[in-house]
Amino acid sequence: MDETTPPEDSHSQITSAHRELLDQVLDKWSLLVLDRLCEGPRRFNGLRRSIPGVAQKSLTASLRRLERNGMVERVVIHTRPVAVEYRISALGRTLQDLIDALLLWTTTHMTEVDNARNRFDAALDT
Amino acid sequence: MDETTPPEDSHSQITSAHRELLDQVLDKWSLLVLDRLCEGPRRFNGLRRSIPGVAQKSLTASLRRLERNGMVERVVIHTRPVAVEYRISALGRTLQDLIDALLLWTTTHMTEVDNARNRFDAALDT
DNA sequence: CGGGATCCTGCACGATACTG
DNA sequence: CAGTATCGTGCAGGATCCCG
Repeated sequence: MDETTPPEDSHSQITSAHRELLDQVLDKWSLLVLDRLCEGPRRFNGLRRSIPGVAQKSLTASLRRLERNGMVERVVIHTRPVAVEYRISALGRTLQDLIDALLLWTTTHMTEVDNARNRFDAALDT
Repeated sequence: MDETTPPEDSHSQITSAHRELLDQVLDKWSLLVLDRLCEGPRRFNGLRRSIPGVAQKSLTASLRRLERNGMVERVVIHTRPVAVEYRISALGRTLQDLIDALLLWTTTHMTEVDNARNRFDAALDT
């Protein structure tokens, strides 16, 4: 068993389909959208304002994709003008802990990463 | 407290820097690379073969970025021809559980997501 | 208010060829 | 073996305008 044929333990087969799914859920904005929606239902522009830097088009795309994947629900409220509420679904909730853990990880290890970056960049001048 | 000024609980401020960090670590290939390296040290081409579909250029870029962020270590072994071994760092290990959980989540909820997708797509024909 | 339609640009990523 | 260099392309994602 050389190193070109690695041991295939439980989840080593995870590649195409699983990666594609993660791409849909953990893409540039989706993770932040889900995080916001975990706090409670939000409407489009409120959501938009709570995520600085997101373009309207990108947010729309992100929401559509999350809706398609069953992570969020889109509720249209027929007032004038129309209101649309987005809320996280049960399936979406199953990701909440992971998202929290992920975001927590960034805050916890941000400085270590910064140090590593500085070391790496400094080593290039050698 | 209207919905335009959301409650800012503990991690609501996570945006630019944190999102950028997650982008570097959870990008298209990095997550899979880290997953493979958690199983043990790997060499370039072995790693490549264990991740179907990755282009050599992309793998190089991914490894460089992970190295810069202190997630993996690059060890050059001066033989003929050269061998280069990649191994996960201590900092990288702190992500292992999250990665496992993430990959596990995809396997667990893949069918639910598929159902949601079918429902969504079917609703478009209405 | 909540988007859809367009235009535009960068860069992420793949393919191919070459090197110490 | 482990890359670097170069080229080509799609498409993600921003900016802008418009509509029910």
